[in-house]
Formats: sequence, structure tokens, C-alpha cells
Amino acid sequence: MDYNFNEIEPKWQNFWREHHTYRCSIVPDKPHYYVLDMFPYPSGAGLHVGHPLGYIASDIFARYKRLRGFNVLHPMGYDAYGLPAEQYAIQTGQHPAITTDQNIARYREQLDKLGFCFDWDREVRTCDPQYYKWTQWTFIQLFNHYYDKEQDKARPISDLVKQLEDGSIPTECDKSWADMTEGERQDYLMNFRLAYLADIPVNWCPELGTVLANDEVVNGLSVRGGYPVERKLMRQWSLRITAYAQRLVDGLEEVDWSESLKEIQRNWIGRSEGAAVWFPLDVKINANVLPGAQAYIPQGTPDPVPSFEIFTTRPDTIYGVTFMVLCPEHELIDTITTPEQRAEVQAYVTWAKNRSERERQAEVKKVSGVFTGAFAINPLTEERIPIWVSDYVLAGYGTGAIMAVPAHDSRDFAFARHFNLPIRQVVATDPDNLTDPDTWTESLDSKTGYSVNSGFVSGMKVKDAMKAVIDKIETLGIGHRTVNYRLRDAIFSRQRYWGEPFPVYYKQGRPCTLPEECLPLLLPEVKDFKPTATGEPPLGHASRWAWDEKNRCVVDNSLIDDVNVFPLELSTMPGFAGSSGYYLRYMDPHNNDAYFSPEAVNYWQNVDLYVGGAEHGTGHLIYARFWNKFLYDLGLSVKQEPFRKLVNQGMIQGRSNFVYRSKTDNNLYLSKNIPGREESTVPIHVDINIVNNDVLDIERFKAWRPEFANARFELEDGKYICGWEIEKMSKSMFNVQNPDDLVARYGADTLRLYEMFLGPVEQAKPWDTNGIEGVFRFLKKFWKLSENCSDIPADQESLKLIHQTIKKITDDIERFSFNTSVSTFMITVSELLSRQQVSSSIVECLAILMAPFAPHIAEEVYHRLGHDTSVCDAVWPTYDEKMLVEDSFTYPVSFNGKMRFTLQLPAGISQNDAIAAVKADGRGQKYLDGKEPKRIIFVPNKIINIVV
RNA sequence: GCGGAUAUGGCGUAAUUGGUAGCCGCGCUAGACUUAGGAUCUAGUGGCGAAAGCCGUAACGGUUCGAGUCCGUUUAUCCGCACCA
Repeated sequence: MDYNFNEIEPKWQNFWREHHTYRCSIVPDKPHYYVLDMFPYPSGAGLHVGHPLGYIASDIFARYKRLRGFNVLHPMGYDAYGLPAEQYAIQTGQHPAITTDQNIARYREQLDKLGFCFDWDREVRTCDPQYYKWTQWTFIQLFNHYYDKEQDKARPISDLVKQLEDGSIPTECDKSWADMTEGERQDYLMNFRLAYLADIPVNWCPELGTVLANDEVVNGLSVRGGYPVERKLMRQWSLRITAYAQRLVDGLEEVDWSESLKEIQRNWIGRSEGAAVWFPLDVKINANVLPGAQAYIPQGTPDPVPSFEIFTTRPDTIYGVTFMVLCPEHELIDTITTPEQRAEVQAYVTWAKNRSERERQAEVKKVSGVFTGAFAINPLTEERIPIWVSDYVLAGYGTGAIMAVPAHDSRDFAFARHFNLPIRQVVATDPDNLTDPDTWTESLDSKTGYSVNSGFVSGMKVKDAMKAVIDKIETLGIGHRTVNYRLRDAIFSRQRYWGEPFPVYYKQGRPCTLPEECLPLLLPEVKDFKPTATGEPPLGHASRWAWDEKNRCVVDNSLIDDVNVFPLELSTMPGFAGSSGYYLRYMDPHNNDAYFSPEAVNYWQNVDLYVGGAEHGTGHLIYARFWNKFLYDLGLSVKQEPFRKLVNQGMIQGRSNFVYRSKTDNNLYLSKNIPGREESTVPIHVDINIVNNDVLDIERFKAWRPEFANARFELEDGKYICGWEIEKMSKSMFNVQNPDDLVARYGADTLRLYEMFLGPVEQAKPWDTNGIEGVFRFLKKFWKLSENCSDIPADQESLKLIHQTIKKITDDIERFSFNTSVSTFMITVSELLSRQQVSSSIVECLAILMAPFAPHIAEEVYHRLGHDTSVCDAVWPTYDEKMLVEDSFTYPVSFNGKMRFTLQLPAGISQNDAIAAVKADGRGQKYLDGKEPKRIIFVPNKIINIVV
């Protein structure tokens, strides 16, 4: 009988479904293992062969772990909120929920065909109210907690209020807690809540009446429509992820992730050590009447001095400061600008504030700025330093103000050159050979060398000078050691429809959260998915979107009276909200009383293996770690890090095919290798489905599109050979390979095996359908082997082979080397097939080894060998070291490091005996040429090398 | 610019610890079987050479008895960040 995957695969998929083979539950005394895939956004395009790559790898590992006796949690779900469905709704009126359901159904169908061992009883969808109830719940907790820097953890905001009330901590502003009104107190607390409202600059497009993401804006115009976009401050929810910056850096030490991904996260968080230094202003006014300036009391002076704070990573260069720079948003600007400079400064600030992020980034090299007319005093040298404003200083980092040391910072250098400001060298690699900085073409940014022209630190190494200057600054009380992070708080509001509604209503303009018992707050129906005419988010269209505080329910907007009934928040949460905690929900997905039960989280602990794309390095993987750490502080999750081991599957690129159309004759196509083809033709993408091994199916090509119907061809050897190139897999390049087609032609087992055979999981690699025949042939061979085996005891040779195979496959799976596993299977099966007879015990063992990779055929073979339980519940075979011992070894014999011939010798041979054997061998005599070896390197069971 | 990764036949790749470079598969060549082959099987397949042999893991240099593997310099490609003081 032939290998009939069409019959086998649906049969076992049904069996697994009916027997709930992949359902899992807590088994207290059984070791557990949690294998997770990053859940997909169900796009309308369905899966292409690139998507399942990671799922196949994790499926193999999950099945392997189960065979090794672990209780395996391997769930799947959908990241179902998102923009494409909403965009589609705007265009067609189709409700995103319907589109999403359809896409999920299609995804599920495609996934089911591949034979994954997901426990679908645990499926979650981020748009399901029973799921997003907990997303909203977490938001409320974030709102109701602050970060206690002393205890280094989140604590209830009520604890902070208590401390403010009893005066154990003072307020960080002019007014005391007791003097504040209730409203002022709420505003004050907003500075501490982990979810908080703040005015954030956004890309506002008046014409579209909506907020646009950075990549929806190009050159100050909207991508859609090309309308002008302006920067506008809008009140947005943010998450105070920066409070966790240090813990997010530290946590990377304890996870098993690729070094490159850890590095991406470290860079993103951007920890840098340095000093905060107060620079006094050269003005003779009281600090209290200088908005933006703060008073500090220098040692020895009783009077407070108005001053501003800067951050620097190079305190050692403080003697080289020749100007100061404030960011355009700095609140000191208005205060200190002199009347003569006012007009110019105001014009610059307005211009700078209106530039989009993108414009700013595009013109990084362009220097711009303006002098305020004001001066600061260098606290160490007492020099008067001019204060400038420039947008190369960023508002969101440090204090938005810097000391500029043009000799040793390339940005300051460019600025100084542009505005003709002095450049003073204070660091030199060779202090005895100083050159004139005016002749420099670039600054000396390196931290190696010695301080020069730097008062008491002159002559010190840079590293020592840094420490010395900070110590001095701290002694003088004008600054301190500090750490800054590049990481920004995460903006959590989206002016969109298809996302989680905030469980928030506004009482006299101040946010209140819904009672937890009232969750979920359901996403309301709207008649239009676009922003409202007044520029409000789509939820502004909802007529029933008000909160009745008394009756604790959503009511009609007409009832809003600001006494009992209040307006609800109109923004929705971003995509990363729902994906930040889904791995925890999988542990206990049907719990209606809690996010997840303590029993569940105490059993499963964390994700042991997480598989997904590296593109989430600075998004999801940071947010999820933050989310988890917050839940950890709350005592809910039990591990600081959610994902212990992480594997990034590489992208599968497309392999495009081209035909070559003559430049002079639109109906003439030249085969690839025809001389002169390159100059006389243009390449045109051709659908890879009508090309086989780069040979074009001419009839199908003519039928493909009307413009090719009358095509004529110049062939080579009677064939039309197409060109090819590796590109991104995309519809427009006609190089998308749909897995369904391949499953129909070869079966899921073949596809699974082939995707793994392609190369290392982590590596990016091109898809080439041509090779799939090889693994298909292999499965057919394995099938044949299973049919030809007989119930006889296994011979020694076969036992040795199968034990070698067990060892190799086990090692390979443990180190995620699935491509080499497939090749091992091929070798073993070919070898067994060449035998006269094969014991069915050998085949059974092989079936178990193959079960993680090709579960359908393995299940079929396993049952045919007489089992009536699933191969999933078999026991992973173990190998016996004794079976692997060889009694001889084929030595490569080298002379002067060059391998000359091989010699089979007994395994335990001594060096002397081995050399004697070489000398006795005719070939050995030839290379020795009568001479005595100068040196002999003999590594048992490795190599013999003779130096003559 | 900064950070990270990668580079091996016509193609995807293998060589886990410094020890026979090219396993396995595709493709290609020849042959067998066949009415036929886009089925199956057998043999061959890094380059040069008639052979002996020589050369060969992006390039150059180094360490070593021995380097794809370690070190240095360079080049190319990919990814991330990008005025973060």
C-alpha cells in the first residue's frame, strides 16, 4: 500500500480531537513545561509558509517534552484587536468583529491542517470580553498603584496618600498636602500613578480629524490623503514603564535569550551613568519668581541661587564647557530670554515645536538654534557661559538641558562650528602634544586619555577624573551621581475603535476608574468607525456611552448630568495591551473571578519556552516583561521574568521568479541564459506557482494574464528558464507560498519536516518549494520500511544504529537543531531499508522518535504495530552508551598536518602500536620516505599526525 | 554614526569541544526499469588536472603539529537603534 497522507492525516486529526489528546490540566506531582508561541494577529491574507515555522519548532519541542514525561502546556489564541480590521471597517462598513471572526476561522482551519498539539480548550482572544475584562482590570491596578523607589516595587496609591496625610513624606511642590483641594490632590497623585494622564505631543491631522502614528506621516503630510499634520498636545494615558527601567535591565541577566535580543533591549532601555549638576543662572533675582529655575543653596552662601539642572555622562569635561543648551520645550526659556533676543527665540521655539518627529529625525545633520541672551555660571570655574536653545537637545531625556563641551562631543562640536562658539580641549590622548581645536575636523569623543586644562583634575586619566569631579560636585552640594534611561513611558491611548475600552469615566474632568465588579466594560456599538466631526475618537459616535455611578451601569449619553452620570473615556487601548499578559491567562483561561488562580500560576510558574519573531524585541517583549513585573509586585505572578527561554525564528524569505521581456518586442520573452538577454530585456515577476525548478509552464503563463496570451518565447534546450531572486515574501512579487497547497500535495508531515529541514530555526532563509520532494520521498521510504518490517528480534547492527539515532535526535532536539534531526532520520531510514529484514521493534522506536516531527505518520505506524493508545503517550526511548561503543576507528593519518590516507585500527590502540601500524603500511612508508618522525601527535579516536 | 549577527559547492545546508571540509537534501549528469515519466531504483557530482597531485570555507595576516572553528585587520550582507548629552 502506498503512503496515503490524505487518508492518514485527517484520520488522526479527528482522533486527537475526539480523544482530547492535547487537553492539559494541572497534575500536581508531575513535572510541568510551558511552551508558548507568540499568538498571531489574524490578518485577512491567511498564513503563508513563513508563519508556521516557529509553530512547528515549538510543536516539536512540546511533543518531545511530553514524551519525556512532562505535563506540557501548549496553548494558542489570537491577538484579535488591531488596525487592519478597523481600516477594513472604515472602507466597507463591515464590523471589525465580523471580519476578525472570519479571519480567525480561516487561521484555525489552516493551523488545524498542520497537526499542532495545541490545547484549544484554552484559546484566548484579546477582543473577547471575558479576556479583556482582565486587561481592563490590570489597567485599574496600574492606575491605583505608584512606584515606591525605596522598596523598589509598586505599592497601592492609598499607601502614598496615607504617608502624605501623616506627613511622613512631604509633597514635591510648593503646596503641602493639607493645603491642597481634593482636585489638586488628584492632580498631584497623577504624577505617581503607574497609569496616568499627561499631555503628549501627537501627530494631529485636522483634515482627517484624527491622530496618526509616526509611520502614517511623511514630510509633515498624512500618508492617506496627503493632508498637513501638526504637532498637538493631547491628553493621553501613559504607563510609567520607566519606573521599571532598572529591573528590566537587571532581569535580562537571568533569562535564556539570544545575546543579540538582550542587547536590543539593553539599547532600547539605554541605561547611562553620569552626574546631575546644578548650573546657577547669572541673574540677580529671587529664585522663587523665576519659573523653571530652582533654588539651591551652595555651601557657604546663605542665599538660594536660581539655577537649572543638567545631566552629563562626562562630568570630567566640565572645564571644557563653552555654552549651555536648553531644549525648545524647556520652561526656563521664557524666563531668562533677554528682551533683545525674545522675538528670535520665540520664532525658533514655535518652529521647533511644530516639527514632526520625522522631520526632526530626517534633518539630524542640520544644525539649528538660537541664543537666549542669558548666561549661566560654571560652578567649578565660575565662568559666564552663554545659554542657547536648540532642538538637538531632547525634552524627554535627562532634564532637557545640557552643558556643551564641543571639543569632546560631536553634536556640541557641530553646533559650536555652526555658530562660531569657542572650543576648548580638556581631554587629550597625549597631554604633551596639544593641537589647536580650531583646526580640528571632528571632536575627540573617546573616553580614553587624560584630562588637560581642567584645574584640579588635570593630568588624571579620564576615568579617574570622572570620579573626582563627581565627588567634588557632591561635596559642594551642586550635584550628584545619577542614572538616566533612554526608555520612555508607553503611550497607552489610541484614538481608535477596535481596541479595549478604558474602564474610566470623567468626573468634572478628572478620571475615575469603574468598580472592578463592573468589568468588563463592553466595547459599545457605533454607527461610524471614523473619528467624529469634532475630532473625537470613534467612540464619540456611541450614543450609549456614559457611566451611571449610582446604578453602576452604562447608560445613554443624554443622561449625563455630571452629578450621577458621567462621560466615559473615548480612547481605546493599544495593541500591546491585550498581548502583555495573555501568557498568564492561558494558565487558567476560564476563570471568571480572577485573572488566573494562584494554584495555576504556582504550578506553571512561567513560560519555559517562548517562540516568536525578533521584531517584537522593543515592543511586546518589553511591555510583557513590565506587565509581569507589575503583577509580580501585586503578588499575582510568581516569577519576575515571564519568558525563561526565548527562541526567535528567522524570517522565511520569498524566492521570486522572473521572465525576461524584450525591450523592443512586448510579446517576446527570452529564456534566462540566452546570450545578450541581460541588455535586451526587462525582468518581470512571474507567479512561482506556474514555475517548476525555474522552468516556466508556458501554457499556464499564457493563461495567467491577458497581456501574456500572445507571448512568444526564445527557449534554451526547449525550455524557458526563469531567473530568480530572494526577496521578501509578498503578494506583489507573486512569490507567496500558501501552506494549504503544499499540504494538499504532500501532506502536513512533509511540510512540517521540510520547513525544519530548510535550516536552523533561528536563521533567515529563502523558501524554495523545489526541495520538498526530498523529504516527501523520505516519508514514503519510512512508510515502506514500516510495511516491510517483521516481528523478529533486532540484530546487533540495527540496535547499534537505532541507539545512535536516539542519541543524535535527543541531542538535536535539546539544542533546537531540527534540520540535522531530519537529516539523521533520512540516513537511518535509508540504512534500514538496505537491510534484508528489519525488526518491528526498531521501526516502533523510530516512530516514537519521529512523532514530534511528523505526528500523523508516526501515529499511523505506531497503531499498525499494535498499539491502541496515542503515540503522544509513548515513552521517549533512551539509548545505552554500551550500544554505541565501536570496536575500531578509522584514523585519518596526516603528515605535516596534511591528511594523506585513512587507516582502520582497533579502538583502544596505543600510540606506539598505531605508529607501528602506520610504518607498516605501504602508504605510510611512502610519506615517511625512510625518515624518522620528528614529532608525533596521537589523539585516541581522533587523529594521527606525523611531523617529518 | 553606534550596537548585534552572518559569510562554506549551482542552491538550502552539515562539521556540537581546534582534529578526515562539504553529511543530508535540491538541482545536474549517466544508466536501469518502463508504452510513458514531473514515478521508482543505481552510480557520479567543490575547482583545476590525463593522472600523480595541487588548490579550496568572503579577503589579507597571525597563533598552532593541525584553523571553517581561535586572534587581528578589511570587505559585503542582514537586523536593531539613531541628535539619548
